Amino acid sequence: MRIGELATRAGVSTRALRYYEERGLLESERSSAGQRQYAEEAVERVQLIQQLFAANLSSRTIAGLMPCVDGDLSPAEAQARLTRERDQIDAQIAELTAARGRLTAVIALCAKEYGRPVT
Amino acid sequence: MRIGELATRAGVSTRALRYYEERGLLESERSSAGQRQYAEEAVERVQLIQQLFAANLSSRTIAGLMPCVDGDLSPAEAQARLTRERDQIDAQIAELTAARGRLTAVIALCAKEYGRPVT
DNA sequence: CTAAAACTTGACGTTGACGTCAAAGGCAAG
DNA sequence: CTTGCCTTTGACGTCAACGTCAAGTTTTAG
Repeated sequence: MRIGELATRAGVSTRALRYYEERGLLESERSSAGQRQYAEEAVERVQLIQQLFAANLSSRTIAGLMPCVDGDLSPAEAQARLTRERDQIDAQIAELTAARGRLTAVIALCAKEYGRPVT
Repeated sequence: MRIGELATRAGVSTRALRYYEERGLLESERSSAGQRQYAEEAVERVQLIQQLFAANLSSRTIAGLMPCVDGDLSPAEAQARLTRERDQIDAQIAELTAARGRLTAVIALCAKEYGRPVT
């Protein structure tokens, strides 16, 4: 399929797809006229990329993880990279949880001033 | 105190403090010569701002929350804003947790190919 | 009083993940 | 063959949270 179809099927812009290619996250064949050609699996791959972006990973980080997905890496190395990244995510979750706690504290304060409990 | 002291005491750059003021997160009195003057409480306030930034909140969002902290808002409205923001954080935590799950799945896959269990 | 340190505003630089033209070529339909 | 939509590369625009000069003023130390 060509870039437009992949874009709509994966729910992203064509600009994003070209950007992913530029950053080494996504490859494509080229037709004789130079147009990008994608296989079916590309849809899934783009969705995975999207989810990783949604999880706050940078394109650089994702680029470092793709060889794991593709199996172009010794399993040991792949595991190491993935685990490092998972630890990063754990750290972020911890930070967010802490922030949530601070917010909750402020909410409780408001409730106190207002003279009734919060849900 | 002046901006330099506040900066070192709160652990941020003077540039950051001026930026916070520009964005409405932090106020200051001015000396006759135009230099910024801060009260003691500013230290705490800057630290709170820092923590909110650390929790991935934007300056815009934080600006929307400051009236709650300052009590310049009806407690009901304050509570509403804070709760909305807390829900946002919950959503982000959920996304990160999902991403963590996907990564863990990939890790398991690597382990399987490699023929031995993961920690 | 003078030099150094701190402060002022203004403005351009940075990084990331694209958005948004622009100019030009490609491709299926009538 | 000619619309008209799709695609190509190139390049500038954007937004956030500051960093980093620059040039001039103020405060402080000696």
